[in-house]
Amino acid sequence: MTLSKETGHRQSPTMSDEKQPNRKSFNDLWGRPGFLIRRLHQIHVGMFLEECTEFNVTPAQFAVLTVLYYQGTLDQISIASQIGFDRNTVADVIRRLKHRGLLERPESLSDKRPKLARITDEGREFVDAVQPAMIKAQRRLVSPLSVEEYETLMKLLDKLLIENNEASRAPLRTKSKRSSRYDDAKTTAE
Amino acid sequence: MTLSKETGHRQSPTMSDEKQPNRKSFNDLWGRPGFLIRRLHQIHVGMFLEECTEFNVTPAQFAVLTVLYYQGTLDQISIASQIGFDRNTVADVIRRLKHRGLLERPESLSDKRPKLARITDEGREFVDAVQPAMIKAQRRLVSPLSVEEYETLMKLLDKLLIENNEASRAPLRTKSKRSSRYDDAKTTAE
DNA sequence: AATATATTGGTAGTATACTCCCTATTAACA
DNA sequence: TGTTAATAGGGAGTATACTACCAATATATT
Repeated sequence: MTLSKETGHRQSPTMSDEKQPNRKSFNDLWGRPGFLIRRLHQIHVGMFLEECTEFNVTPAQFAVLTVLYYQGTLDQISIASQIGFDRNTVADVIRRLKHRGLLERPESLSDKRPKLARITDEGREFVDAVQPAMIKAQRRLVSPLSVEEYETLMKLLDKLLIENNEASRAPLRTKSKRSSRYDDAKTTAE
Repeated sequence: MTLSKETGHRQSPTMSDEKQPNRKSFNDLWGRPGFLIRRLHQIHVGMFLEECTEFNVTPAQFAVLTVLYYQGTLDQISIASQIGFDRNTVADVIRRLKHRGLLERPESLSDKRPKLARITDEGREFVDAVQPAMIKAQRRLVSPLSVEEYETLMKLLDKLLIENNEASRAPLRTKSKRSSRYDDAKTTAE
């Protein structure tokens, strides 16, 4: 999907063009971008779990807690949209976090369908406590890079995510397209 | 782990140094490198499955088939080492591939412990048939990038994987450190 | 008002990706 | 030689990340 073909300009070649020199290198497992990304994701999870050993928390759980930390109360689908998780995955994660008392499940007053998720005070304290370990894991992952290389990487990843967003299995809504804050949640819930 | 500290040179600052300007941006979910990589991995899997719909094969299954395609017969742990999978994950994947007749499980003649995995003729034909769809998925993932950006990305990912290799949960052996080809496999199995 | 559609959540099932613990076999060593 | 180490695989259990289907609720349309 090379943009601005209507200008008629000769665009700089992109990876979507045929006859790029990289076709042959895909034969090598380690020449496949998807394979490198799978491996790096694996390493990230490993580092995250290692740094957060004492807190017994996973990247997915901390991602859910993070959005609730800043937004208070949300329904499952809104959480999934914001962090790019599958709806059912979020349901599983929420169940475990509730079991630990880090969030509660109030009902909405205006709509009987959603079972909301709201972070508890204990959950907030937990996020505050874990934050340094999470940051340490993030820094450790990219520690081999110079600051310039890091910024280049983040820019490239960001570009890939934006351009490929709609192509994924659990596509993200555009940021704040749905204002799905629920301020009408019941205060008690079990 | 900034290299060449023995030279005494003032190194360009890396992400492992404290007081980098990125600490604050980690508060944002989308400013965390690990989070971007998780999402990109997710998108890759989605694209792979989409392109390979007619073949009903996953990235993990195709990775296992690929190493066997080029190396014939290997034991489970050697496969895991080469592609950076967990040992038990490989066992699961192998079980499914065997069930589809794409590989067989001969025993070794010299060692009674390993249950080897060897690609069948049907497995080879399968890899040949799927290859174009796999390549299409890889190209699609990086299609938003120019060739130059693509090469930069691959270089940075490669650097991160090499430097962080030992820190992961299922660390890879150095390439061809173990010559674990089994040429003494029985021809019939199960 | 009645029907159709969309939304939200739930359950069940599959695949990846680990953990921990166990047995069997081989290799190394005292 | 006998005991210990390391290696290879298996089984159970957990967590992520999906699909597919179903029930309840809400909204839109006729």
